[in-house]
Amino acid sequence: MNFKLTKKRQAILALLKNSGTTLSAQDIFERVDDMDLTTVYRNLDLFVKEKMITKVVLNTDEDLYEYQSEPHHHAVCTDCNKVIHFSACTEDLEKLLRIKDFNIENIEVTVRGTCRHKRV
Amino acid sequence: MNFKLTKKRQAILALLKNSGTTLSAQDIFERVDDMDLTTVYRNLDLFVKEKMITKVVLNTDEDLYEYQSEPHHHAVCTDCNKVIHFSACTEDLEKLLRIKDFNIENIEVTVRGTCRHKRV
DNA sequence: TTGCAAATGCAAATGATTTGCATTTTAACT
DNA sequence: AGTTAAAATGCAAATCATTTGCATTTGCAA
Repeated sequence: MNFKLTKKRQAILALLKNSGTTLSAQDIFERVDDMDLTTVYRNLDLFVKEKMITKVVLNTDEDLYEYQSEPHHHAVCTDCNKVIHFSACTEDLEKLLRIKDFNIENIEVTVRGTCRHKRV
Repeated sequence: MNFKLTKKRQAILALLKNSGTTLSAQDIFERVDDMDLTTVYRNLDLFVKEKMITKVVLNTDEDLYEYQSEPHHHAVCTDCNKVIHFSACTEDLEKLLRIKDFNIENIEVTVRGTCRHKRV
């Protein structure tokens, strides 16, 4: 670990770990005391580089980050924008993909639809 | 169709249709004559709204767009950033997803890895 | 051809993210 | 505990894809 696990960094990691879902830099900035938004961004980048967290690519305006737990996928509710996590067997998944001449390193599944908490 | 299919719009659609892959607004701007970048953006938004094209969510800096052909998925080469299309049986795919209480409307699979055109 | 709505171009605004730099904090070593 | 160099942070400004406001042009129908 070629960096210091400062209080601020611990705070960011704790937030991500405990939230159990994806958070944006702004989300984190609002929930932590005395931390510059720049620091949030810089540390998120660091954590991603160190593979401690993952940058999630959905179609949201802001980049989203999540704590590395187990490999999983995301469902986004088009009504309330809530992000739900789910799993799938990667081996089985890989068998279904009709892809050739490609060395697969990672598979991400993004589902869009509606969760049960419908809005009007 | 509550809009005019102008020459410029036809040009954008033709480009997307013929390219067979994803293009950014900038890509299109560079390949079309006498068209403002703003016009490209506005028409891409229009086409997406009209469901004539799709905005593809990968982790690239620019938004990417593609012509609606058949449902398919994307593989991104982490070496050369090339985007490859492939298909998968949606029904089979859906069976693998361990997701509950969610009304699935769309499944997108994004694969990351390397294609065969390795860079040094 | 006239007129009006839609389409376009241009310039400026927006907003998330990044960068430059001065200041503060950290951790290791006296 | 004091010293010090490197790393971390805060603040302001820059960046850059995308969007917006508005004036001008174009397309289509009466």
